[in-house]
Amino acid sequence: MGAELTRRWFSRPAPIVAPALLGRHLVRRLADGTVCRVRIVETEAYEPDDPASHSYRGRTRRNGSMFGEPGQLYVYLIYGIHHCLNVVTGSAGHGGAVLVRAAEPLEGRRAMERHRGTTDPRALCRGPGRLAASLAVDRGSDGIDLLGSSELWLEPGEAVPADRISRTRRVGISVGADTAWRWVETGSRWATPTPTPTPRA
DNA sequence: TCCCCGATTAACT
DNA sequence: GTTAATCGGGGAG
Repeated sequence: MGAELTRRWFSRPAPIVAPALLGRHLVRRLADGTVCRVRIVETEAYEPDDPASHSYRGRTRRNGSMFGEPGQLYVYLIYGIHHCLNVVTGSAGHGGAVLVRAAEPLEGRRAMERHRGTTDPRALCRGPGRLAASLAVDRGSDGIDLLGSSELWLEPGEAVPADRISRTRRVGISVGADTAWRWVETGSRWATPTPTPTPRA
């Protein structure tokens, strides 16, 4: 097996990187030195030819980092309230990214509880907005290089084997339902509920 | 400049 | 099940 979590590793297409990120550790060092560590259990892939992707209409001030180097962080604000954390994939300028939707808290739970205002462990990182809040990630962290940052980085952890990964349609997105996907560790209690098929019109 | 809507969440009924 | 919270992109005027 080749080296993991290198620039080249992230330069592959989002639908390849997304399932390969399951089981990996996302590590955050806060300003006071506290370390928070979570294990990724749910991801979604976005490519620039996807109408649901922020890169679909080209580069703007908001999505600029999505066109940066693979392995960079792309953080955006959704509904004016919640931040979502993405890892840039594909070659620089491509506009691919993987949204990290949920994770299992491993370390630094006290700090995450403080950030989230709850002690329910399942409510800490289950959902993209919650995960970003737990790790105190907002637009100020947009563009961070996850391969060279002492504030936020990825560690190999233990990849989830293919037979323990489920592929579903993405959450809250109807467009591209047959071509773009969400990946989740099968049966994980730390993931968001698996979406039900789109009801008949 | 105005208007609509979205890769969401929590607090309602 | 429904809705408010509230920011930024994009298209219409």
